[in-house]
Amino acid sequence: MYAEILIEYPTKKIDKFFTYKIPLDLQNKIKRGMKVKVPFNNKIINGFVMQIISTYNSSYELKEIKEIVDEELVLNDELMNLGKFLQESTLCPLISAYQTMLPSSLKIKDQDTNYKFYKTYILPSKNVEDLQEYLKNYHKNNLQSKLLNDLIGNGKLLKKNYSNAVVKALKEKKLIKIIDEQEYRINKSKKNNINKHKLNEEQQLAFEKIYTNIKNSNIKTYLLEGVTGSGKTEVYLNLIAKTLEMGKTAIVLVPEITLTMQIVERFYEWFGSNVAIFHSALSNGEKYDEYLKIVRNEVSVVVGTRSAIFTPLKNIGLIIIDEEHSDTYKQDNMPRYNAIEIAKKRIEYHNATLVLGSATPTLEDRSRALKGVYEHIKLTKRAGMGLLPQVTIVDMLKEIKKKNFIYSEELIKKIKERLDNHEQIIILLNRRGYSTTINCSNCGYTYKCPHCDITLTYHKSTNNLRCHYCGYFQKKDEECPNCHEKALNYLGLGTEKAELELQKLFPEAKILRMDQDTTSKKGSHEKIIESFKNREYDILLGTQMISKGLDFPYVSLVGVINADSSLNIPDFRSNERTFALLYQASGRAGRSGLKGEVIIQTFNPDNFILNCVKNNDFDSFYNYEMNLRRMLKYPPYYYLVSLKVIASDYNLAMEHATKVGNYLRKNIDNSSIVLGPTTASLFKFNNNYRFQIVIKYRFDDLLTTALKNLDDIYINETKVNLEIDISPLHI
DNA sequence: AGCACGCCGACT
DNA sequence: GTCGGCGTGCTC
Repeated sequence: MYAEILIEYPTKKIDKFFTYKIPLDLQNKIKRGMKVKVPFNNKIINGFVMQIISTYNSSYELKEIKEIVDEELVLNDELMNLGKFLQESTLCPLISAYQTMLPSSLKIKDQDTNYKFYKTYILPSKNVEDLQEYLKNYHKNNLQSKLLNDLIGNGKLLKKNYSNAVVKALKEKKLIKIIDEQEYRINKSKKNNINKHKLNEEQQLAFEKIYTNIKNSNIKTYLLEGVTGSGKTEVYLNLIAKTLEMGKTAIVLVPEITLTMQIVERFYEWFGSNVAIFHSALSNGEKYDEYLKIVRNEVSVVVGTRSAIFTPLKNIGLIIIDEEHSDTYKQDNMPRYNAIEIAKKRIEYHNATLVLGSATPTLEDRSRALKGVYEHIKLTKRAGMGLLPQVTIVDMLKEIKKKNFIYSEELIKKIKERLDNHEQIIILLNRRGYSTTINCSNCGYTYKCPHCDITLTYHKSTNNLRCHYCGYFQKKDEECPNCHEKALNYLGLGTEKAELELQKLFPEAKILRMDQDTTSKKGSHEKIIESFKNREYDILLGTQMISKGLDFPYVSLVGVINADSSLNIPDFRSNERTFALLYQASGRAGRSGLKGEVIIQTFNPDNFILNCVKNNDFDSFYNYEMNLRRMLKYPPYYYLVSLKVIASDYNLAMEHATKVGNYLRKNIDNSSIVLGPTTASLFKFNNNYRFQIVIKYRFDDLLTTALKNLDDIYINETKVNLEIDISPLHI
């Protein structure tokens, strides 16, 4: 018996099968889709069993498989095929596809780590009556008798709670035995008295439509477009409950679990230990445990971030992708897959239903819904008593003249009102594209990273200038390195500064800041959200991370600083992102009975996008933006492919970029548009020069082959790299 | 990817 | 004369 093995080096250069002999003792254990250890080039490394074959002719002696990494973890046929689909659709090495599909704890380097988690228990080695009998004659009130009594009471004790000497003595008397039991690190139980809100009419209608489809095992995608606070989660929970009743399983994807812990808790309340969760903040051991629960068919619901779409649930009836517009569903490194595309593939296999939920769906998905590719279901009313907030736009040009640089008069007034009423406030700092930089007010000099050619960010706490891409940092100078004037000034606005100003304005207010600095520690996110929810603070101040799906009943005011900064980013999606951000952020206000208000501060009060936010008018925004996309030939009217040619030598990079551009122009359909090469938005990164080519196409039968060919050519190129991103989110 | 082999330059 | 640079090629 032989096995075709894929070696775990994620390079296209060795992305092919190597054949190994299967030793006799492993022959009936090894299965396709398992991880094994094999000798490769004088090292023992992980490999992946792709095929088991009975005969193989080779001119030399084949090596043997050493061992199986984990007998329980086997990718089933569905996932094996899904891996191939991943490889083909993203042009990644096959091994990277399989690596992303398994929990990262299995990417064990070389030492043996056992991820199974054991607890050691004490059990009676005889039956309980014998212990009682023994105690009757023992007549001593010591630790040994205490242990035995505990054991009679419980039947099973945790060994770590008792002293080793006592345990050892009783073991020698053959009264107890010690066993190791595998435990899961995460154990949640179902709540008995959960508050299941009664669905309103709209929710009920949505629920019934989708439920019927799941029951009929009809392959179908729904776009559930619901205003903020319309109770999408409630619909999800009811759908999942029904799905489980049918004996089927469900996957729920959320953008970032740390921000969505509130929702996850609700899943635990409803389904308890029937839920496995998946996200990057879990430890390797936790990930492994959660994965095992699925493999062992012990759970029927998986809640997680992007990669949870690959979990080996069987008999899937329903996949839900919440906040489907979120960027996080597309991976921005090696297998550049989009979880929504994978979900579509999986519902086809399982005859299942896909629900894409959002208040602000992507233009692509909304247009598909309008064309009937998806079924469009709208939730237009807020569940409960909440009304949609009232939005006011404030012209900051006027405020600047009044020397109000950060907070407008209007916003200050409203904050004061809320503080007096003991209501809570969220301040959103839309900092995307800006950030705290330093420049010279005399000569205009700005600091740039010597490796990446991007503006350095100033960090006040360490008095450093840092590059956000590569981590380069340097001390801030006293005088300008260019003109030697002492005229270095801060530009832009950081959360620290905004907090300081706010505290000055409201010395008595308790302000909570949430940004990268305050959330870097594990669990700090949840703590911040929890303490704000418990009203330990009055004001939550932070970047985009505070705008997502959070539910704070006592927030009645949301203030947006620099609303337009994200409109100015040179990217075709910046309008869409700005709209989604502001719309979502304003959705945080007035979720319960309180009247919600939103203040948007901008230098462009007439901006159409901002006014759509003000009017809560997704339709107008949609029509306006679709028109732009059509004129400029962007998605959803055209598909995009972005290619980056990267080399440490400027001329070499440019030369190859030109070659790639010419190759494409010659070899793809002439209805497609090839743009560039131009310098990529991150032109110099890690001392590498980057050129970009963008393809816009509608229908192109030649494109896939052309891209594959290019990719193959650059596999063997050592000095030049080619990165291909199919349907990129940013260009 | 990682490692060995191999062919050219400046040094104890 | 050697040590070590990193270019090339191979791994079942």
